[in-house]
Amino acid sequence: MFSGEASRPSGGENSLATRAAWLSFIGGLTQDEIASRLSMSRVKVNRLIAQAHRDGLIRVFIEGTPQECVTLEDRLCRMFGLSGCFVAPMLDEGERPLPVETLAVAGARVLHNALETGQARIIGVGHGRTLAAMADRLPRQPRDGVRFVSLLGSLTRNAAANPFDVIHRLCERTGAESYFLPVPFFADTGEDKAVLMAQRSVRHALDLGRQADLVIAGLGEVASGSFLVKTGMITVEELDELHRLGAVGEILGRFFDAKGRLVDAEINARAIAIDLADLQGKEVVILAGGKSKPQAIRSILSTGLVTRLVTDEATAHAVIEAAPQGN
Amino acid sequence: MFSGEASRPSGGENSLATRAAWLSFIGGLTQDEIASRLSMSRVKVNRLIAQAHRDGLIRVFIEGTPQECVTLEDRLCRMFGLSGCFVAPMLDEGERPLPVETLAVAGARVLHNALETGQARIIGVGHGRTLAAMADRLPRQPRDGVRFVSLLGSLTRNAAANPFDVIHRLCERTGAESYFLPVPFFADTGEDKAVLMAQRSVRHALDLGRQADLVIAGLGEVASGSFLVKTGMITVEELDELHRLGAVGEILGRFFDAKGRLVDAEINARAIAIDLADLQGKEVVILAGGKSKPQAIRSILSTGLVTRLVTDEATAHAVIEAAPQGN
DNA sequence: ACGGACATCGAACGAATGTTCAGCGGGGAG
DNA sequence: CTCCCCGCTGAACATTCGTTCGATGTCCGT
Repeated sequence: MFSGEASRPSGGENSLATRAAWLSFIGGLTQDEIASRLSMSRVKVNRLIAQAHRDGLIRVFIEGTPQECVTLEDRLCRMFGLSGCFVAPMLDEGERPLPVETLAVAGARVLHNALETGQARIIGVGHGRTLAAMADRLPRQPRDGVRFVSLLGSLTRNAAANPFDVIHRLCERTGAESYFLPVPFFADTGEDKAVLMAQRSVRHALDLGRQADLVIAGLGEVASGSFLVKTGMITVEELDELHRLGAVGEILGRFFDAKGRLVDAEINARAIAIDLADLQGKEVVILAGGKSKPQAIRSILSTGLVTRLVTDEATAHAVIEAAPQGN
Repeated sequence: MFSGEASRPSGGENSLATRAAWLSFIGGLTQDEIASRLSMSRVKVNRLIAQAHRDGLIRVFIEGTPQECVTLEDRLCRMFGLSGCFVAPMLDEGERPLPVETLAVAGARVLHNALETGQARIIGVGHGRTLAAMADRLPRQPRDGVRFVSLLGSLTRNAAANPFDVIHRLCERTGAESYFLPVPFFADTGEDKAVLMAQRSVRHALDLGRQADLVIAGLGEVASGSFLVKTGMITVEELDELHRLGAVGEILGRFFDAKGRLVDAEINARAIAIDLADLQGKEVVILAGGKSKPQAIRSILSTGLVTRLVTDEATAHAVIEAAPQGN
């Protein structure tokens, strides 16, 4: 019946360890006090407790919802060598494919922190709905000496949620200076791109982008329902080509495949944006979540390009579970 | 109503505390590392962890029992024919008469185990400070299909540590259903008791209690400083009568003498609680310890009513040593 | 607006904890 | 018996933790 702990070995030495651990963790005594109570040196008490710890005699439970999230964060950090990770508790029980709201709040918190602590002076910014929402969620906080710079072309047919808009909102809320690229998202041809990239204002902004301490970007998907397609940034033909070449996601205007390598699509050569190689060594944060994103997240994380991930609980689960066991 | 839950929402801050605590205790990170990961100062991390500790978000169990305690457990089991026994290493060298903390942790461990292994579906619950503390120490663990039922009257003048409160906390932590008797602890007269016992809700709860797989109760003492007296549940006159009749302890609202027999006190006839005879054949666990309890423990154990004892080391010693040498 | 009560923050310091290392002693082989 | 090996021990040191205190910010009432 009640098969409790009737048969527990409890070896001699182990017994002392248990007692020391009990006094320390539950009794809240200091190791010195335990030492004198058990008539041994403090060092020995320390060793006993360490042993109890190694032997798994100590079970710790942490209350609270975010516990699961923290678990996920930890696993993601270790799995992909991230320097940081934030998994937001799911807000939207509903099946909206993009938990924009959740990510926006979480991202705003991350950015707010970075600003608050003055860690970042120049901040590179990507594009996308999530980033735009994040900018909206950022508390107003005047920040002198901070500069936001867009890392990609700005002018598009669609006014909402383009890089210019994101930058605009950010600088409005912080009073920071903002820089953006007064050129299209994608040039029409490779030659056009060269011309546009040569513009002084573009060069200046890109130079600034290369000096950024912190980069915040979203992650685009490659699907007919994707943001880029729906807003007419890329055509269905281009989408087809991307699919054919195995593209699974997009970051800062560049499309990459399941291994995180840039695909050889013609459109990738026309993107007017900072070179991804220039991000090496920077703190690169991406905000990404939703049912269609796990694979793209996994791919880009595996490259080591990204140092921080902000996502939601469901997506974190999906990323971890679908990940190949390696690394 | 007796709302045991006075905690403010504080989702955001509490969430941070949980994260910090998790990273510290489970992740094993140093506070510096946590600070940099959460982008805050180390001092703040320290404060968050301290807060988590204060709020009781952190539960620690120690597996195993020191050898000396195992010996005591074994002797108690054989001496009183118990099916199980748990002797907690003593914490309070000091002179606190009631090692509530120790028993609470130990009891929580026992209950946690019972829930974990799914051995108990319906659990009868008594009253008292120790049980209330135990409920507080129980880790949150959603358990479907488990029902807690109070075995005695609930409504009293004192809001804290009454059966309702214990039940309430337990169900809050496990998500289980809870049942309690919406009547006083003691009826004013025997007739009142009959009326109250006839209430459908009372009958229903008591019926459920009779089906319990597991019963967890405390052990009350008969002294002017006892919990029941101090909270005004029984008067000094009643206490005197109990003394005169040789009462040495109380379990589930009934007072018994040194031989474990219910005393013929008038108050015993007014207690609104499950009949002790209905506990026959059940797993009955009692949590009891402290300098004033050994005699009561010995008496009740000698009846065979109790199948499991959770106590502290000092009390275990006292129970064994003062026991009549036989067997 | 002003000022005061109050909360919050982080540098700094002392306490507690974890780790290293030289010394000790027992036991086995030569 | 001597020597070496090995594990244990605790002093000393290094790291981490917890608390205090003054500074700074925030809220609210006059």
